[in-house]
Amino acid sequence: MAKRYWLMKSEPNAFSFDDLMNSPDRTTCWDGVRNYQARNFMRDDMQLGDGVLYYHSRIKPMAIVGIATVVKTGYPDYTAHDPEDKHFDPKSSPEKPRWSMVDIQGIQALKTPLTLTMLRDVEALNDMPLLKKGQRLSVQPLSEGNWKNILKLGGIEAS
DNA sequence: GCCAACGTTGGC
DNA sequence: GCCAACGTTGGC
Repeated sequence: MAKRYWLMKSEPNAFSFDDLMNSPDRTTCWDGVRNYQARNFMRDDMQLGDGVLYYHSRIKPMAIVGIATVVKTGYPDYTAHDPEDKHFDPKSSPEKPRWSMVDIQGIQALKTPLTLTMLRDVEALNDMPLLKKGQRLSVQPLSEGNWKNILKLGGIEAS
C-alpha cells in the first residue's frame, strides 16, 4: 500500500513533541483517543512508515512542530481497561476492545514551526482538515501534496 | 476562561 | 430512529 500521511494533535501540556523525542526510542503509544473516526484511521488505515505531522493544540502558539512515523499499526488501547486511568471506558474490555492506538516514532522537529496563522496564509493548504472550521478530529488524513508543502515550509528535506 | 461546533447518550 | 441534553474539543 502506498505511504499515507497524517496529522496528529496533542496538547503539549499532556505530551509535547519534545516529550516524544525524549522517550525511549523516541517512540510512544498514542493512547487515549476516544473518537470513532480517529480510531478507525488508526485501526484500519495507518501503515508502517506512514508520515505523521505532530501538531500542538490548545497552546500559544498552536503549530505543527515536528514529524514522526508509524512504527506499530493499530492495536487495542489498554488504557480503556484500567479503572484508574483517565481514559477508562467500562464498555471496552480486553476480550472486546473498543479503542485502538498506534505507536509513533519521532523523526525530527521542523526547523520552522508552522503556526496555525502561518498555515492559514498558505493558499495551497486550504483543503487541510486542520484549517476547516469546526474540525476537531485529533487524527486526520493529509494529502501527499500537503505533506510535501509543509515539510518544505518547515525547512525539512522531503523524504 | 469562554463558547461554538460537534459527537454521544438515552428517553421516548 | 428521532432529537434534546450533555460532554468534549479546541480556537479565540
